[in-house]
Amino acid sequence: MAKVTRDDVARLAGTSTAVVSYVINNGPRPVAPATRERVLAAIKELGYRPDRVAQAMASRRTDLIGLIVPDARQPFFGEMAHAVEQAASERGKMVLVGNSDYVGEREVHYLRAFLGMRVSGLILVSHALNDLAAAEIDAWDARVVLLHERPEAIDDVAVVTDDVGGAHLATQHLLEHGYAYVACLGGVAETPTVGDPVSDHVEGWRRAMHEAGRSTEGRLFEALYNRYDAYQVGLELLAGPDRPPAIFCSTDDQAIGLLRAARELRIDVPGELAVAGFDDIKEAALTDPPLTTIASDRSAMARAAVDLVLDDGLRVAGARRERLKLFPSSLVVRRSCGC
Amino acid sequence: MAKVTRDDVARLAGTSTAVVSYVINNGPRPVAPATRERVLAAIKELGYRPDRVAQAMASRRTDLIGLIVPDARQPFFGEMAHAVEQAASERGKMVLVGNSDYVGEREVHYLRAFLGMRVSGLILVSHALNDLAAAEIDAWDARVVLLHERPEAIDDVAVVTDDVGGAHLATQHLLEHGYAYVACLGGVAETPTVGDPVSDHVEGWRRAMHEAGRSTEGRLFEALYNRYDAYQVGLELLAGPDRPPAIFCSTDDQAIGLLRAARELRIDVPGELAVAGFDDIKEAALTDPPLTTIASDRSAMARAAVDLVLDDGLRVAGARRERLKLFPSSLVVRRSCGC
DNA sequence: TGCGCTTTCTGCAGCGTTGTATACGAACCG
DNA sequence: CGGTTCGTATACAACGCTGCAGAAAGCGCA
Repeated sequence: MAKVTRDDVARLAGTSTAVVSYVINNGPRPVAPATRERVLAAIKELGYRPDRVAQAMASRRTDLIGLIVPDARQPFFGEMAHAVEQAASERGKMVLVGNSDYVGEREVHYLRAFLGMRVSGLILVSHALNDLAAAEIDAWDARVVLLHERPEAIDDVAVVTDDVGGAHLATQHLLEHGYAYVACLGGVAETPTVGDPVSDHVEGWRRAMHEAGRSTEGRLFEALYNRYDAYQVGLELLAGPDRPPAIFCSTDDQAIGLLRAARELRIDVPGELAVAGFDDIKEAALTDPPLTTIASDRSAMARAAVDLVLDDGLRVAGARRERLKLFPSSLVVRRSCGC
Repeated sequence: MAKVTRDDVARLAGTSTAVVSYVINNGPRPVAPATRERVLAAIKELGYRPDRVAQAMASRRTDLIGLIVPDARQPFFGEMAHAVEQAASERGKMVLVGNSDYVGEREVHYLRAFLGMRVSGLILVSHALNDLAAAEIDAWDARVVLLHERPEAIDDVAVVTDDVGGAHLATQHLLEHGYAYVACLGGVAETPTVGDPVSDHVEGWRRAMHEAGRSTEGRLFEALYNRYDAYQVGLELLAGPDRPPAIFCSTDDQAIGLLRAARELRIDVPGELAVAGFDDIKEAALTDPPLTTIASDRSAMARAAVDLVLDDGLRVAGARRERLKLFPSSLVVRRSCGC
């Protein structure tokens, strides 16, 4: 089973190798219909498949996109990764996936590995991108798009949702039910980030509270962005003496953990406690009670990220059409809010 | 920012290009310590990074592993994918991920794409691998390992769990609680497979039932392998006149959907209904009640799959050490069974 | 028929590595 | 002091493809 190369095809079709390439790639030069037919026939007969590695070598570009996420096992990132893969596939690209597991070194490791592989673009979902990673990106002069999160260490093209607006929306909605106040389960990064960037979620919540004349003092709690930690935090938080009447969580995953804690403590949701989440992951529709949350068009975002990284990720200063693509957040009312 | 190539390094180090390669790869030929030092220094000074594509081109192998799963958003597959990536990373490989979304064509599409990319191995999680896919694999003479599922269309190296044994174990455990019988929520493939391969889960359940002198007649139900469909099926199944006293589900994800349905119908688990799942996904510990299930060592399996595909996946007839690697299933007792 | 154009095809120089065949010293031996 | 042997380093031909420069062929028109 000797490998079939382009030369074999050219020979069989009675033409030159270049023409075979032109047929495969539709150009850069035109090929006469008759010739094209002969080449196509030869390709079929020999079962020829172009070697992508050689193509990449010669054309200096690959059909690869690198995607780095913290942990695709978390529903939100998993859905995001799925959407990115889908979008990439539509553009004929393959996706190299790397889970950083919230470890900075792993992030840099994958960054390096993917760039070495000459990916044609890199999509990063990370809130803790460090300087080392940024330096690596610069060194390779790579096309990078930040998705969902926008770390401070790096200045690049980003596709994000309007988190502040979304949090504001959710908090406001909760407030409209007449609860005395709304607490917030903010997120704490798995690995401490430099500085203390108040997350946009917290910011939006704070804003809505202040607008309604409520104090936020002592009403902000923290958990990792996943259900397991939120469950633990929830157990303490809800068992305490002055349990909040309503809680806005930074992620649905946290909300799910909180709901679980509430059930364990026999606290009725939404009867005794209202909850709202953020992200509208698929599971949010199947929690008990179904979760009121904030949605955004995930697949549109993924598509935007892929498009940006492929068409517009050039690092030439100022040459980009948009440096920031903001997607709107919308409220999805279910039952956990008390509606 | 011109690209730094090996030639630049060689020039700076005052040596030939081959020597640089030998240093990078710990050569096939030895390099004198002094020379190695100079080369290393030059590499550092220039910030040289070997081009993986060119390496692949010349060495005829890549550091890529292709992984095809039905849908990584489902917890089980997500955890599997994560484990594979982890294992691959330990071996210095990167992972190309493709979600088939249970569509045969997408599976073949990724198969083709990954093989064209000259992945050094392919790990497949699929129960519906068709002949087209098998032909594609043959055409490329690829190294393939089947993980978790073992479709009939293809004869290759596989890493699987003892599903029959696990299902038997779970059913038996349920039976020991004294329930009159145990129903089974079997899985139905998203896309109909040829023939009707009774899943191993069902087989194990059936065996345990028969051993205990129980009939399985009319006690087998079916749902897709995910929580959403199992929830729907569960609503009907549990609302019916003769509700089973205990149910063994083919996957934890199904069990979660079933639990959700039970709660909606105000059926107490495990008081009025015992449930056991299969897979021991992370979430199983956080359901209400925590799920009794069947576990196996996922990361060991992933590692085995990676090792097999890299070291042992040659398609030379009979040249393999093992064609089937079976991992044991163990019972994880939590509360949903009534213990 | 000859000229300028256009359209289509060909030859070939890369792309950045690997690894083989070979050259080069220096050390060792008789 | 020539010959052999080792340990290292070098030159260079692949690897399979792309895409440029330019040749060849076809075409319309004077």
